[in-house]
Amino acid sequence: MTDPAEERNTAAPARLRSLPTRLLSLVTMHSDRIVTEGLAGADARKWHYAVLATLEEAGPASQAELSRRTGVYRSDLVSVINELSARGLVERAPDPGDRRRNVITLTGAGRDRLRRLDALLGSLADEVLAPLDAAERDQLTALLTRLLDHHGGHAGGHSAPG
Amino acid sequence: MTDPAEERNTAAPARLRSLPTRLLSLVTMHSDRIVTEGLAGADARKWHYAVLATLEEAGPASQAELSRRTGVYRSDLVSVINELSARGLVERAPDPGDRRRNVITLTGAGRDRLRRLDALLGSLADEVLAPLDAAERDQLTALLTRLLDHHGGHAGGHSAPG
DNA sequence: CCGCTTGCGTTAGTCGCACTAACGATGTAC
DNA sequence: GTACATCGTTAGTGCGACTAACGCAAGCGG
Repeated sequence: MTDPAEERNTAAPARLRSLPTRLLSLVTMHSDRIVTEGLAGADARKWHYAVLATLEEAGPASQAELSRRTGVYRSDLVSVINELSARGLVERAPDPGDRRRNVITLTGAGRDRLRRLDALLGSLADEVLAPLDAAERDQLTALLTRLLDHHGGHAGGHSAPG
Repeated sequence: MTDPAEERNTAAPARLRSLPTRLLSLVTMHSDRIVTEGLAGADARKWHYAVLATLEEAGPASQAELSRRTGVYRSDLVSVINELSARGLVERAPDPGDRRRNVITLTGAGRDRLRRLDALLGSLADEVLAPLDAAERDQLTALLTRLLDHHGGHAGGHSAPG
């Protein structure tokens, strides 16, 4: 049998239930699972969407630039681009102007896929936010955005890597 | 050098920035890091706190019951209890009434430690929620709680394990 | 009394993800 | 032209969620 999952948080102490950092973790765990499984059903992963969306909004870019814009590590981006180009959603070509770089370009198929992923992610977000009405969703988004801007502005959290 | 972290999300596309599920992930990543590092500085981990708090609020319990209440897997709980008992914060004793079970009891030192962790977690939460005022924090907590209750009620997400 | 099923604690191991380190090749600055 | 930074890539670490299976004890039906 699975373990604590069957009846999770049946009687979680009040202190745990009201800890905001824990709430964040728990809610995100559910949310991530829903999104990851939903995307997996469409043969995609979170980063696929991030890369495709970035490419559409900001145009072709090198992998390093995509890394900066999406937050995906340069090293992990390699396989993401591999997967995307294997599916014909992006094209990877050497940059004639700077031979260190690859230029990643969104293809027509990539644009189509992006449309579908947009719709899919929309419905997945609906599933996650089901109990909230539109105003509350906006509230939540606004609050999270402020938290992210506050922390996200200045580096990932370890300017001194060690 | 670290990678995309140095200047993260410098110009993340609007679509990504407004995706609630992504916001949750990103914010939680920062929050978790702050909490984990903060607790590590006090020779503790998230689960330590969860277990100690549960023990104080609900009294001595078997490991399986702690697992249900905290959401920590039975298997992972073993090492948590090991660590806590090695530090003298809990006691693990066989249950005379049911020899399959161990009874986990909070010690005086455990209670003390719990006090300090309460304070520490409070200040870490402050750090995470820094940009929000009290009303907004309550709002956020309320919204997250509703999301958690909605999804958390019915199992972890896989009632059919296989 | 015996077999079956269920719950318990424990061990070991998988999988995915954030993250680091290093390398070869290329571009840039002094 | 030598020193340094940047890019793509490979390999690997560490951790947290999760699964599988074990040996043991308890409860229940016959």
